[in-house]
Amino acid sequence: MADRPYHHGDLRRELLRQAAGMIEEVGPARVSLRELARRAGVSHAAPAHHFGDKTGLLTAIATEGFHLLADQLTEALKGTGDFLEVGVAYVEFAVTHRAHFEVMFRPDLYEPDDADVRAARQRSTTALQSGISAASPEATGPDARTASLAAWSMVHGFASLWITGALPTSLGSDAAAAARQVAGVLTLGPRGTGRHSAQRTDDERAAAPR
Amino acid sequence: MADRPYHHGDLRRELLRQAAGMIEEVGPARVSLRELARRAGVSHAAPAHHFGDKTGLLTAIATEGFHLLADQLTEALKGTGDFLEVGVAYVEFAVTHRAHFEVMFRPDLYEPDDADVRAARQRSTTALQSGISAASPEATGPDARTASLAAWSMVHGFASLWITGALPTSLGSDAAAAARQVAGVLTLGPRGTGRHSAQRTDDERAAAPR
DNA sequence: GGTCAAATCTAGCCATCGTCAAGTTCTCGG
DNA sequence: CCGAGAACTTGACGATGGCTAGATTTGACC
Repeated sequence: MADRPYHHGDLRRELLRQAAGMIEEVGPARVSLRELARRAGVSHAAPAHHFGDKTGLLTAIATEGFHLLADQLTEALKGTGDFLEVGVAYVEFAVTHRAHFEVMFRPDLYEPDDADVRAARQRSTTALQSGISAASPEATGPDARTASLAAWSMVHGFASLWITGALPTSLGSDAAAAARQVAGVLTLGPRGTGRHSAQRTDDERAAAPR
Repeated sequence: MADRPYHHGDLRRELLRQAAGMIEEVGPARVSLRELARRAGVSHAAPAHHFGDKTGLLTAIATEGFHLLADQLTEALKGTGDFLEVGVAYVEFAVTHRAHFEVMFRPDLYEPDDADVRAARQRSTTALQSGISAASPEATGPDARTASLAAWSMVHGFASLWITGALPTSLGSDAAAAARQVAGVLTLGPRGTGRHSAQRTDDERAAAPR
């Protein structure tokens, strides 16, 4: 078993990588530190050294996830300034980082009051909210808050349903395109800046980037 | 241990009840047949007799959940004919039957191709869809489908976020009222029949039934 | 070149769980 | 009233997993 050098170099990162893959396969609850160690090719006690216990591992994953989400959202906002694209980025994140996404919104599995995870979560919520307020700058106060929650609910719901496979297969396999189409139904603000309903249903998906 | 009679009467129903409570406490993945038996006051092998294994138990819960959801949706549709209330009913179901809801949308935990659960799921999806098409009867074809998915995504997302405690506490504790407010942002169809945005934010919540 | 702390391993304890096999008690149709 | 089968129990086995303790290696720094 001395193929690998004693010091892995960056075992922590490798463990997080393997854990993500494992979660995608068997779900966040069925991860075991021993199996994780097996996959990483280290002893069964090594993970505990880095994360303490299973809760610690999932807390680390959630933290990483919130940071990744925040990055992706702010980048989408910078690029287009359009809320729609921020929503699409949300869905895209959920699909490409399914493991993280699943953990992030299951606070019973990790330590939601951990300082790091709190900060990371804060980052992503402000990113999302600024994306929404950019879409309807006129709206303020409770009106804006409600619109914000509606938009968040929609993209979050779409992402969840997509991941669990609950959506009809007729939507195709491109989650981002489908999300763009569905989220376009939502018109934000007194005069919606989002696109109206769906004149352009199928050609839009065909013309969608990627 | 001979307090209870040998035959429980309707142990299967009782086990489902206890399982729901257990899931609400520890999550669907951490349920154990033994602990379930303990709570029901029966021997540790009794649950296996009824459900075979854990997958069987969760399949039964999912089936029950889809039936309950279908009932609740059709009743809401009958009562008001308004889509908004169907959406609110969706959220209300998720909150009052959190355990069922959590299982239903985690198909990796049960047997999603089971005949019973398929039929039950079919019931609830048609109920939801007929509620949405009732809101915008003019829309047909892909337009209607997109609107339907948007509405579903929104109420599903709101319910999920509410359940996981991700939503701001300022929303209060009445999920149905909050859902009614948020879902009102979504205007369906070419001329939305849903209420517009949120003029009435706080007074609506105060005046909301229940 | 020696020392020290962090990183990793080996070994083992204990709890829990799923499942099987075989026994016991109830119910109900004939 | 009786026999068959369903409903439940008891007991035990093997697997898995979390966690701890103590040894061992390694890189870094003086």
